Amino acid sequence: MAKRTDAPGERISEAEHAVMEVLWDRNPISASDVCDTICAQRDWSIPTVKTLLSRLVQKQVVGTEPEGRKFLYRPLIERSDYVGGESRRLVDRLFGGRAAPLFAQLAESEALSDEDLAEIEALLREMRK
Amino acid sequence: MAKRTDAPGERISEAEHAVMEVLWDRNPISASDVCDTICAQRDWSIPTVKTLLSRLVQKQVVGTEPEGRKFLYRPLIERSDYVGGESRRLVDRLFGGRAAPLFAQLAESEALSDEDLAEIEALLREMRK
DNA sequence: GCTACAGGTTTACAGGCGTAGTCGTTTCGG
DNA sequence: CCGAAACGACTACGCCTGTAAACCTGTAGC
Repeated sequence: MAKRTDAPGERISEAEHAVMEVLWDRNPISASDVCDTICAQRDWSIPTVKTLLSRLVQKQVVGTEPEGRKFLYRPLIERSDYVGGESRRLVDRLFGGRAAPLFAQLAESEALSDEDLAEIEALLREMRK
Repeated sequence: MAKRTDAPGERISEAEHAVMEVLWDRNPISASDVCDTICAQRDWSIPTVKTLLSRLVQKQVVGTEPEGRKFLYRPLIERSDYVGGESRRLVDRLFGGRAAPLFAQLAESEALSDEDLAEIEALLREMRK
């Protein structure tokens, strides 16, 4: 059955991810503050944010702590873990788990700026040491 | 509003993508041949494959051509376009459109094999020229 | 003290997705 | 020539997702 390690467990949807980004940027934070940050950009209403927050809480990737009579929300997973997991998923799904083809793909579609190239080169030198 | 070239248009789901991989590997191909290739691995039944194929046809990413009494299916989009698009989506969504952080992330999570590193280095040298 | 508001919880609902059964027709083996 | 197998089309259905309204409760201001 390939049980999850149970740490993350649940998948985070795209809308939920947008909320996570706000939490990673600033936390703990109240639902209305989250809304102040994204409701305008995503054209959401407060109920939508509340729903997403509670789904994230259910999925155990966000925790709550009471502040006065309301809640403050705080992410329970690291952004780097999430980002790493998603990256790996993509690499596994599309490139057979190999990163080099991804790199080649990005290069080919001109998604690599000179700046990117320089940084990657630097990282490579770093790792080679 | 940065409209897509409009070629693909519709999103391809994960199950659909599995079917696409089969089509990219060999085409044109009949529904039952697709099933022969993946039904075992994904534990699917023929109806499932047929449904996915027709959804892909609806989404206009797969085309059909009659072969005798049945259909043969053939992808209408290039795998490299799909893969490139998905890669870019990830980079945009998680790394602000910059590839270097993705690379750093993969490096950090030890998702880069020595082989990957060597290939990437080679690609870099190639591009620098 | 009572009402309006803020905030959390519950319910809603349409559309997409995973997975598959049913139906009607054609065809092929016998 | 007939029944079974093969096919594509249509239907099904429960879960997830995006988006939000309704509801309940406590609190704070008047």
